[in-house]
Amino acid sequence: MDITLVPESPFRFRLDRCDPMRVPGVVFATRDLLPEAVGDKALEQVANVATLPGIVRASFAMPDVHWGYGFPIGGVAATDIDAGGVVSPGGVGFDISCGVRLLAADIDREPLAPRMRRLMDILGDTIPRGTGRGGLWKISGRAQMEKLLVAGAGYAVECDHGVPRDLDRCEDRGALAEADPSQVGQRAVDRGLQQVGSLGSGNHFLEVQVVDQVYDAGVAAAFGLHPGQVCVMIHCGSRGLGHQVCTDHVRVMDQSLRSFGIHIPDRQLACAPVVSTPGRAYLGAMAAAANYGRANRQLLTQAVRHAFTTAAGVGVDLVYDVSHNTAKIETHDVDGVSRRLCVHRKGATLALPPGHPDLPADLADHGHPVLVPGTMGTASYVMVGTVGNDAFSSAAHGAGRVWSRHQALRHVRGEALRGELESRGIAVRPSSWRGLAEEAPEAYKDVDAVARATEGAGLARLVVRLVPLGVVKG
DNA sequence: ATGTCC
Repeated sequence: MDITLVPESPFRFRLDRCDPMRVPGVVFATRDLLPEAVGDKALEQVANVATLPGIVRASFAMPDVHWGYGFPIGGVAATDIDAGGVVSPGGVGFDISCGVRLLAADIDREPLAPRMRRLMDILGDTIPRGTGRGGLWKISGRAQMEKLLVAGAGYAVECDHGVPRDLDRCEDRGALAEADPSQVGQRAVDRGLQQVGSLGSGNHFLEVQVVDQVYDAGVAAAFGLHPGQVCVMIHCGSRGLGHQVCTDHVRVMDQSLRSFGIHIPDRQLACAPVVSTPGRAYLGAMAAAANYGRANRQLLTQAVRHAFTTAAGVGVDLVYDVSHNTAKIETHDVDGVSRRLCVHRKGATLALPPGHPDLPADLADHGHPVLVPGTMGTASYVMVGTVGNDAFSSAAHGAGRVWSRHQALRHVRGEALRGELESRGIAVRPSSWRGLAEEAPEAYKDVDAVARATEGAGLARLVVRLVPLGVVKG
């Protein structure tokens, strides 16, 4: 396919349709943030996604787009369920329901300062992290796991790992309703039994932050945020369970492609009609894994509460919990007609506009919170959904990589990076030197530019900017 | 992302 980008605005580029694309591609970015500027194959993936059966409107890319498995990370694609539309595990990613949770502590930076060292030590000692290893909550077996897979964060709260108000501030109230635990294989369940309440590795982290700037005081107040306030951002997913679900169902779909007469330019786009046995099976398993991811973040929240109580004697409230790796059944207007769509968001956050019926009542006037984590040395953003978002109400999910992990290791030493961050007043509790180096701030796009482009493209609006005080690294 | 290869 010939890939030529046509600028439509300073924040929007079109990738014209050519065979076998069914729809055009749309990349929301500035020139500096374009994948070609950062030298990877993400644009080709945007075009590949546009060939999927049933895709409507366009194959979208967010400002943090970069190369991923099949679909680009930062990719959004919706298929029409009643017109043979497909679901693709590659459009969700291996880390199903990977997401971000923001907590607001009942203390400001200044009074916390003398307790900060102790707080970081407790977090460093109590937050399980790294590949494999254990979690905070041991699940007894398949029967208990199925309850967790059905009710997600709600099951954790039911078992006293949280308070009911937490669920008011979770996307989907903490659980996707379509979960079908019978489609989650025993191997996936076994991998998940010991990992509820653990960060994992890679780009996952738990960060203590402070509100550095407020762009919209009204929305910030509705979210429970003010200047100088201490927050905690948690980024993690569904660990080995989600990974195994993806692996299992990609295999099934790869084998069933021929029987559905589906032709795709890349096997990593393996897919099946939503209305088919493998399609339904994957969506049921995916929802279950998504609920595992939400329960995982709920358990980590409890560890944060324990640390703040012990170190500073203060409480912690949930601001919001969003997933950025999902496929969800949603109703959208397409060319003036209301359609049932399967919306894939891979490294993209739901960004509902003000007034949307799916919003919690106390946020209904403002819009859906959009959490955009940066890196351990840079800012993170809270944004809010806007009216007129073409990409099925989706926004950026983070900074987006520019260096591969291998490249990062050639440029950065973990020990030196820790020294640098500590000298800038950012406490670091790593899991491994290698993992720390791979996640160096230089390996990512400029998150300030990503957040500005997200606003410029009309995907979401800036609410507050957070800067790091300490990082517990997966 | 991931018991970084069953």
